[in-house]
Amino acid sequence: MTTRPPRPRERGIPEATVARLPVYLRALQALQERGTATVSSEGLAGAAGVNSAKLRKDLSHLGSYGTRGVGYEVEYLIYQISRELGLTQDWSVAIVGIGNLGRALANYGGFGTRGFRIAALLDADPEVVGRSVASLDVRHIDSLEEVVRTKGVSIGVIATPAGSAQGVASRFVEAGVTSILNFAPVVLNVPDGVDVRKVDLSIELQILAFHAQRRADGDGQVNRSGLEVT
Amino acid sequence: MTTRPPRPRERGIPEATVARLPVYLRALQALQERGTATVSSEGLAGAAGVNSAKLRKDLSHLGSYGTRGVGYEVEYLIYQISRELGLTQDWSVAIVGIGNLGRALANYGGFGTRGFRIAALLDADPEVVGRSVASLDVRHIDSLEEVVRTKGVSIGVIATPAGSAQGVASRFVEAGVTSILNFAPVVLNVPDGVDVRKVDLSIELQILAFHAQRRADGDGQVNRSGLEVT
DNA sequence: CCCACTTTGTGCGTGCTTTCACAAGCACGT
DNA sequence: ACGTGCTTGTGAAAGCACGCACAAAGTGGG
Repeated sequence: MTTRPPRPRERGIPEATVARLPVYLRALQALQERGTATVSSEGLAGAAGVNSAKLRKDLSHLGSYGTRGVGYEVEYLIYQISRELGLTQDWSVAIVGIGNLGRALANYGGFGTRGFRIAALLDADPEVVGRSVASLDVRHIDSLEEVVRTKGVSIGVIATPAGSAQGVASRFVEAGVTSILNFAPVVLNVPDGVDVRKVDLSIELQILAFHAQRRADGDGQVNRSGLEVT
Repeated sequence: MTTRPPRPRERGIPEATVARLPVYLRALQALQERGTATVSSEGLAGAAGVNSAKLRKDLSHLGSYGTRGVGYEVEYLIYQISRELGLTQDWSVAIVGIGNLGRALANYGGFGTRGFRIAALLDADPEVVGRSVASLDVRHIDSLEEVVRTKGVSIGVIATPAGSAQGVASRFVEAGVTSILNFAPVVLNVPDGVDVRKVDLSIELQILAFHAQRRADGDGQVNRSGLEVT
């Protein structure tokens, strides 16, 4: 860390773009199932709910995969995005906390897209351990380290109560897991190099409430033009 | 829509700030339970997992609620943020789609923070309709409009399969609901003025996979410094 | 072979976000 | 009263993200 290296820009895909690639991927898969072979940026952007210029710029970060005057070949683009996102390899996922939410996640068939495999379900409650959920035996949390090792878990999902989440996260990290998806309503503390993403129902509701209140407040008769919600 | 009104800047809180306020709120509530009466921006920022300068600027958008040399009074700040987010009033929520996820949401006790009340559960499956989930009778989706009217529903939660989500969203909108939280993996099409937020497990997993792959790729022996994941 | 048409890829201006760095302000001890 | 020490609130700079608008590049018809 001298004065800041010139930023190698190995293959710098902007974070905002990365967050949209899965949306494009899903839209493309829907198109493919409908038998569409080729799609324009305009068409795909519509299906994905974004501006077409933004879509083109996003895709341009992956390479030049379109044909001017024609558009993008659906199948080829699906492959390219999948590869970029790392979906051409298999990711082994462990879910900790088999309560209502954990069960819902375990049963979430297809698990989004192919590429993710649920390797294990873990819980601390003796009442739950040993039960079978989504054709998997729930194992005791004490075997977390062993499970991570033997099943090659690379992504940990935390669906425990808030109080247990940090402990589980630390054990995941200790066991070598560097990607964590956290559903518990707490801020996790992890070392650099570990990637945590958070999914939080109540935060989303609160943001909705904020905008709803805003709309209700200044709602004389003005702003019937829509644009207020960003 | 003339040439763009001078932007009244009624009370312009940046979107990025709004998204963080719920996090601050939760951190503050945790501090309060631990008996802390006062906290510095540094301390609160630590608990919320953000930079202290950012926290101060965020809070400065609400007003000048701190005391220099001391910090912020926990209780007072909780009240101010709650008020800003609209949590001092009650929001009535309806959940559509009482599958695994819907049940998990319905049972999510406390429903995040106070301020949100589950007013109704709806489903299309005759097998599920009539059952009792989280001390509420599941009603048939056909009564959506009536439920919205009689229970004053202002936030709609969609936890249906992808195929049904758009239909439910349209009915919510038609019934006057302008805030929607969507758990189904589709892009919803709604008119201007309706606020949709999306929660999507598989997108989060894919983003994690992308970063994990990135880490694995350029992992010769360089970059042991952590900073690579943004 | 050339022309008209379509659609991509991108340079550029604009506005939002983040971060730094510091003056202003308050509490407290003397 | 006054100085010392800490912490807030905020200009200003740097970095990102978005969307327009257009040149470049390909297709297909004549």
